[in-house]
Amino acid sequence: MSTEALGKTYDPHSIERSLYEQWEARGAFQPAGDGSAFCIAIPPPNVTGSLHMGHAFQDTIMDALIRYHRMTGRRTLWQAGTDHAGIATQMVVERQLDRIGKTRHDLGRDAFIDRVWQWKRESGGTITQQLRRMGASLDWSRERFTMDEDLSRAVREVFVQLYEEGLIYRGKRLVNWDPVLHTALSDLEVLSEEESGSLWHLRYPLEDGSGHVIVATTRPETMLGDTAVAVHPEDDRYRQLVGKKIQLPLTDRLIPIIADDYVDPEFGTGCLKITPAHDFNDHEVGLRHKMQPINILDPNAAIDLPGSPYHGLDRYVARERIVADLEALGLVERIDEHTLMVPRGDRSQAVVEPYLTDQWFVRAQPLAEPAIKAVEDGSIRFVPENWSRTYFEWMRNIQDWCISRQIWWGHRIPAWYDDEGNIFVGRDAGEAEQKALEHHGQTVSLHQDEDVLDTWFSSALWPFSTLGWPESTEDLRTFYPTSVLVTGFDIIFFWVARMIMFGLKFTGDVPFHEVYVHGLVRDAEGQKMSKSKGNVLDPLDLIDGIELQALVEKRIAGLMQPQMAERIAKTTRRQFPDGIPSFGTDALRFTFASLATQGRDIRFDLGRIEGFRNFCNKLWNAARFVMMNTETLVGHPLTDFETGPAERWITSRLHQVAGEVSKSMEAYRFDQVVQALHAFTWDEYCSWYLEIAKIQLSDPDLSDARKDGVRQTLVNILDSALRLIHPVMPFITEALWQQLQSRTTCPGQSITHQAYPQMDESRIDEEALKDLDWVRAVVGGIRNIRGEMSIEPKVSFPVILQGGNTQDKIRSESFRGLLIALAKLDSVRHISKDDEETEEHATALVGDMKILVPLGSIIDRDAEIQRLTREVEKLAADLKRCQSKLSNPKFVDRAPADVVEKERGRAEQITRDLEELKSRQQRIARLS
RNA sequence: GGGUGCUUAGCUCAGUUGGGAGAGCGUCGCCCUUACAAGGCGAAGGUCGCAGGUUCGAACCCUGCAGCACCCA
Repeated sequence: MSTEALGKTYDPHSIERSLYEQWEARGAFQPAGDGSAFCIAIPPPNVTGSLHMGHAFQDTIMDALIRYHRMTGRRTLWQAGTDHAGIATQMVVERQLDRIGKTRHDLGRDAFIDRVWQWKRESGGTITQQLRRMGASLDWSRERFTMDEDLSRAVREVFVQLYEEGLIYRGKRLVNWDPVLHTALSDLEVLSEEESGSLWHLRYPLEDGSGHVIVATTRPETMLGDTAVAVHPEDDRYRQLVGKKIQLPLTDRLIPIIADDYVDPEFGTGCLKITPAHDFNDHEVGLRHKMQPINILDPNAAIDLPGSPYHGLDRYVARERIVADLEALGLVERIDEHTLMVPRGDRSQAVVEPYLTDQWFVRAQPLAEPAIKAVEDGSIRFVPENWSRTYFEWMRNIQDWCISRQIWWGHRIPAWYDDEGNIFVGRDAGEAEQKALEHHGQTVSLHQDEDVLDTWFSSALWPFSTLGWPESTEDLRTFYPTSVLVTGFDIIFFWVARMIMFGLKFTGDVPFHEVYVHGLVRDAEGQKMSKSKGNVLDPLDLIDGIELQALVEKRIAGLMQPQMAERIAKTTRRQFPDGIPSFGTDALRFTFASLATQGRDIRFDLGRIEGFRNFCNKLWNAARFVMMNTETLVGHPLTDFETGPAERWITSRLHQVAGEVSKSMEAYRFDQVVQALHAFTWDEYCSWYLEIAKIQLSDPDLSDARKDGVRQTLVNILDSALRLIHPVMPFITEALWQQLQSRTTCPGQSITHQAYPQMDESRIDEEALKDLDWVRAVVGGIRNIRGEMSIEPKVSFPVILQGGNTQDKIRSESFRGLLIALAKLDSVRHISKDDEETEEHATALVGDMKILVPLGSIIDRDAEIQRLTREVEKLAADLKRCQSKLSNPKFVDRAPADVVEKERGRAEQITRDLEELKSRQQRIARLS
């Protein structure tokens, strides 16, 4: 590509894909060099998933860190991979089967699993392709999948070890049962939301016929499984009833009235029916009172009481029938409307039932103790620090983890049973058979547990299983513990805590040193993005753009509640009347980085991304300008060249900015990184240095050597800026860097492995910084007058600089050419403080020096008076604040001397400026 | 009920040990200036949620209140 190949407008599509292909083909993302290791394991996305805004945000942060550390010379690995998403994936394939009228049971376990693998081969790569579009520099050559054989081996190893240490057990427990998916769920997979329902007040007759008690319940059908009625021990209304029996309606059972302080006397009637088999709290009460739970449901959540008239009825049908029957018996006191928390499975959306089944559990508490300690003693640090509290809170109240799932897709539990129900756990069938042989003294037939493990079980091993554990591999020794985990707060419990527990247990070390917790991506109104609300944005649509019609169709397709379609279409048309334009990956990434402030949820605003797309265009065109003006350097860049103050200024600023950026990067303050780079590139390099360079290059009095210095400085600063920006905007910086390279002394084919610019104190020239600050202040003063007076840009005029110190005088001389060109002047001359001016002027102040712009014909006197009045008012207000402080003796006495001194200095300067401007104002007023 | 946050310009957000309130977008004015109109130059805009307290001094520290969000039960 030649310079001419750079189009006038930045076009992300023409560069992004091919650059990524180049990188991947060259192995640019594989660990290289002999620096210290830096490693991030990607939170493995579901293999069924597709990229959403949360991924895009998170991946931007990880990639920025990875690219930054790669450029600082570290041996960098971003471990790629996906997880098998047990329930979600199984549902996808079952839906496919459903379309041809089959169920997984028609196929049988092995054929079904083959079919899932086939699906994975064909469609499982969606998200990994999308990650490439984001520019994510993951090492795909080491891509892993949680169901890979070596990762599965790690899962079995962990299971066996935990079992042998008594940290995994099997038991009949009340679990969250999904009656649609027919599996147990962990607490975390159940989401409770408020829904409206009823509170039924039922009369339960006393056995002795002396009356009744009224119990309030939200689930009347569970009465069939009641084993007691409980009241609060201190509740005077019922105290005398404790110990009496109740004739449980619709059954032939007698149940006791018991006292338990779990009962809230304020709620309902203060009488609580106890159903230990179908309620977690009741279960606890049942245990305390040594009651036998009575299960009344089957796995479909239908009544399972052979012989009962309700047998076989679905729970909700049974509810209606039971309420009707109770009403017929006159046992329904009343029915209140009531809002209650309804637990639903996060995959099936079915109302989850507390259900007594045999499940496998991890005993969490012994594992949690060292995991808590690791965070307490700083071995693991949360960023922002606050999240450690959430972590501690959960870890200190941790419950045993139900790890078995009654599905087929996943790691099958490595436990085998003989006909007597003895359990033999082994790494494979052979090991289990051996154990069975030892136990029985003879070979017996065994069958493996039908269940599979929770997907999070294998995810908990991710940071070390992907690196080869349980083998002690080179990778494991090099990259473990990994450097940082980047994740959302929503999976601190699901994943982060469990990785820490298992990491410590099985590797003896933490899985990562730091945990960067980011917020949730919300829509412009601050709403959570969700398919059902129809407010999701697809990151790829922001990158590629999408027509309104296509966007509307996408949002209303496959809605759970089709009646929402019209409203969603309407809002979408209002919010995006022209669809979404294409912004490109770099602009999207820059936007995410700019919003990545400490632990806050972020609202995604199209205005932001548009602004950053414009920034890309700015950078693109600055590079075009530089290349057009530096053809002479192609092939022989200069290592040694003459510089002027402007060159030394921009170089100083570059080094200062490089220092800020590195500091912010290390502190995970991506918003500050972006802010510093945006301001430097646009406001300093483009707005000032490029303009100054133009002037210098066309100055017939400037030596060729100096002009070469200007050219090489243009190139070098751009080169450094591109490298500084690269971690956040990989594509545009690579494209431009490759174009620029022939003008630099940088070896290599790609920006990905160039050195990240480091601050070099010796390159910061304080004199040059002051010089250019002076130039910018003077030009600013003149431009302010020009703008405020509405003088057209093409009109030029002479300017007089008056007074000030020796420096002001010298600078007026040495920067005359720059001032004339930058402020579009006819001439500049400096006169001493006492020299009389010959005509009236508009005035601005720079320090103690006056800038005088002749009023002449170009300036309206009234306008100047108004302008000065505004300035004077502003200064007067400042002065008042200053003086009130200084006139307070307590301030002068007690504030630190330097603060007082600073305040005095300010007051003096403002006073001088104020007097000057006032007298100017009066002079002009007299004239008119 | 317990916990964690948030409230700063019209909008989205910064504000680093307490010491002159910032950015981007939007708005207004002037300009098609040979890198860029996805641009240039200039400007306006804030009782820092409310009320107390600590302090010479509070957006920042403390207390209370209001509103909003999330997590746990």
